[in-house]
Amino acid sequence: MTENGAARALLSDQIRNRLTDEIASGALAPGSALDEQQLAARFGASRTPVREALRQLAATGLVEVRPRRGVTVAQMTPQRVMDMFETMAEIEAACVRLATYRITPLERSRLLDLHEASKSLVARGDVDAYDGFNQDFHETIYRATHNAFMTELALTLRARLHAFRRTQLRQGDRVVRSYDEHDAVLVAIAQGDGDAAARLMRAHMLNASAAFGRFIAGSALD
Amino acid sequence: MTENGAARALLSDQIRNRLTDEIASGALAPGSALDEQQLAARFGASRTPVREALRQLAATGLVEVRPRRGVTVAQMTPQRVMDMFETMAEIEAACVRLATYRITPLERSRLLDLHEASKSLVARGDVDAYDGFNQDFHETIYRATHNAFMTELALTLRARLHAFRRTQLRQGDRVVRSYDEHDAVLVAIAQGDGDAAARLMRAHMLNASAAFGRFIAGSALD
DNA sequence: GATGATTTGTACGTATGTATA
DNA sequence: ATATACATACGTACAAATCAT
Repeated sequence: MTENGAARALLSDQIRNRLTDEIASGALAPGSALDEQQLAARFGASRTPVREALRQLAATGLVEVRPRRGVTVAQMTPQRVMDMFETMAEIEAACVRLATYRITPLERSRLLDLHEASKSLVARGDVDAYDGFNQDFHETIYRATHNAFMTELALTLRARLHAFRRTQLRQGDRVVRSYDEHDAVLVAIAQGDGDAAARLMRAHMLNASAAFGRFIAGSALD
Repeated sequence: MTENGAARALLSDQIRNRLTDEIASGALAPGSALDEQQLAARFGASRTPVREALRQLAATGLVEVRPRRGVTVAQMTPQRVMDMFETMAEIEAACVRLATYRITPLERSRLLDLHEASKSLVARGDVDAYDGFNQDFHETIYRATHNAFMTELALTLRARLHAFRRTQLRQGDRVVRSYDEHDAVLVAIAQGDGDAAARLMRAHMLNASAAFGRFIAGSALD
């Protein structure tokens, strides 16, 4: 569940989504030029929807537009990615703190169910399935803030970091530790200790970030 | 200092900026339709740059695009504005916590200078000038996080809330209390107590939010 | 430093889809 | 329910600027 219920079918949106995926997956390398005509040809469309897609991507920071000099994929230096992870950690911490004070019994029940269900996936070592539950787990917490704006902000940022998180879960026993950290957060929520929940969540996210950092340390980036 | 040093002169950017101002100032009421042709005529341009400007605004959430049904100014319900203020408060809190641990002597010196300078403005009751220093004060803290992404996020959100903050500073003795709250935050920073600084900053921002809430309670909105 | 090629920025026409009578 | 009106979405053409020779 992203944002709008009704189905949309705009070419510019389709192109935007495909470009987002390609940038996030690294298929389009940072710094590489995005030629409007080439893209139009590749997507079998005209330049107009391509331009609109690029403008939308620029607004979310995925590409950089230099007037009359073309569009390039934004430079995602390791430093910048780490900055984004840290920011995400802070926002997650803020979310869980608010959620602790505002979560409804129904939402809490759903959160516990998700956590319980993910247990077996950890045992099985099913990283992909765990990633799905992990996504739901965090989104449920965002919504429990009962702050629609904060929820949207967290979802947007999480989407932007998605490509980098994928690699991270496969580092060592990260899945098992992730589960344990979720558990600790849930205990703090149950005790109504928002500050503790925030602290634990921040640590949880920074651990994920560190796992990513170890990954890029001896790898492609930088 | 916003973002790019080189001069830009794209029609779509000019139009976007003007529309942003008009929406923020309320000249364009929430929910009102934005007709491409009308806007094009008004700005003396064609529909193309207008469309691009609208797409950029949609990406930042200022307008809502419903495919083939036109563009409308996003509904800024009082609830949504309050949600944005709360989110801003959390981000400011996160910033000042990080800044406490990372601020350089030079940055700290600048922060103290700004605070000291604003003292006389408070005494004089010069709200507009104080607002300027206030802006610098907060921006200096953002930058002291030494997290470029978080700094951009905070600046963007602050810009979006700017229109609503203006009214807030004129409520009662808000300026005096704002100064005192800044003072408390600085003491916490000086003591290296990031958590306390965050708590105080959150309270500071929520006070501003509450001032706004009192304003709209018996007023135009809602 | 000037000139040509390429690419972006802008304008406008047409068709499709939505809303209204 | 059908048709009409209207605004948007997309395509294409032209203008202007950048960069390569």
